[in-house]
Amino acid sequence: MLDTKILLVEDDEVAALSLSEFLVSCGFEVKSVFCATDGISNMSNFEFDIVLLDLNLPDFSGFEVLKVLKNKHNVPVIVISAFSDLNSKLKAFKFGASDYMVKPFDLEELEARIWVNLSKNSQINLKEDSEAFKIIGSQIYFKNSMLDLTISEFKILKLLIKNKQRVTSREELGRVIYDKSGRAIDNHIKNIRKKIKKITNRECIKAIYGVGYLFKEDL
Amino acid sequence: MLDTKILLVEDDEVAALSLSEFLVSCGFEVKSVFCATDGISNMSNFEFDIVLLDLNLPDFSGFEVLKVLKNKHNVPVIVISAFSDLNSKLKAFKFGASDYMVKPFDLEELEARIWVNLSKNSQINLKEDSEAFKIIGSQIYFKNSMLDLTISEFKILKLLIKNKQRVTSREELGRVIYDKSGRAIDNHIKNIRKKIKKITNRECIKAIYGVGYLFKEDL
DNA sequence: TGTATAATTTACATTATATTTACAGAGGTT
DNA sequence: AACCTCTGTAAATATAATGTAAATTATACA
Repeated sequence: MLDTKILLVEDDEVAALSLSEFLVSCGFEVKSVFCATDGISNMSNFEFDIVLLDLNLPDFSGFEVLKVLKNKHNVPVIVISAFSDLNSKLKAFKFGASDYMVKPFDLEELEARIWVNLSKNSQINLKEDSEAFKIIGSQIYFKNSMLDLTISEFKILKLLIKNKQRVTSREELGRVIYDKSGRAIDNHIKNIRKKIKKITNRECIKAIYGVGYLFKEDL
Repeated sequence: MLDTKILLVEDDEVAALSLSEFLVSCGFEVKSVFCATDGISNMSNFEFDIVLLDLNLPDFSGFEVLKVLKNKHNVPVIVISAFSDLNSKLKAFKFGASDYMVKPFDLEELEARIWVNLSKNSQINLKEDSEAFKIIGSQIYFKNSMLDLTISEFKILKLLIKNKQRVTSREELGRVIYDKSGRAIDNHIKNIRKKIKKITNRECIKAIYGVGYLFKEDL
């Protein structure tokens, strides 16, 4: 199964650690950062499925992070804050928070809300997860055969597989590599296809004209 | 703007009235019912965008309502309950609640959460629109088979599905694409029909002479 | 009424244009 | 040398417009 990745932005390192441990025990993959800057920069490099965001951060306020996340990435954000006043809540929702929990809270309630917010974003699991394609470390295998991808190719294919129930736009793919022209993707797709074809004798990546690319196992 | 319709299921008539008044003042259209049975039967007759559900109801528990709503209608449900214990919350989420608020709460927070849950739902058009046809991202699926529509075709079919209870005029359809002659629709309809037929072996789009087109799943 | 005919609307094929994608090669970086 | 991005170009695809056939509705008239 593809892991659900959570970005935890929380400046209190003790709280962050215990939270993180709990989330890992739930089977999530967790990345912890302790300031707004790291929170934002991590979002651009990695793909997270959900963000847990404290409002009280040392460099910028959580609202600033919220603004960036919602504008650029549109990832669901659960605000976790000690502020229980109405204004903080309203402001958070206004800036695009998906949920708001007042500290202290029950960890199990957090887990429940994480699942709710995850499923809202990708409720439809049309197909079961890939059996044949497996992501192991920084490589992707097809039935025990390594595809032998480069780093950029890996990042692209990984994202395509993760989003396989929907079309992934060129821009989205471009974001995981350094692509100013917006056309570096062209060649990577070509090369990934070649490598997939060599191993599997399939296409697997379909171009959706004007939209992006779609990963389909049987193709 | 299209009216947002809220179904309020709350047995305390005094509380229901004040809540209802507040929601109306927010610009929502509110239907109040006071028991589980009425809550369920109202959902089958009318289309609501969101449900506010009290757990403590005279005939059945709110969980029963939740079960039915989520199975049959998949409408977002915000549980509003005096129960503040963890178990009630977990149970509600397990049964598919979208959110949970403990009474008493700030009305403005409720309004914010209503908006959040509305927008989450609109991102993904689920069963509301169609049983078999699902709109996912920029594609439309029929029972897990992608129709493989172009962007224009997608826009047109999406509108037809959205308006499936009524006839959509040619002009209206033309508005979602760039159509000066008023006849570009002709070809798109033809092509969409071909693609639908290929996958479903049905027609699904009926021409209403002199009026427009009507989407019907069984045709 | 019933039927033939005219008018309108819809279906379909074709064409020209515009946009997007595939691919190959150049040049830069590590 | 391996990898990556950029650029130019060819191939593929999408789309609106147009012409014409088929279908539907309206009208005329017995």
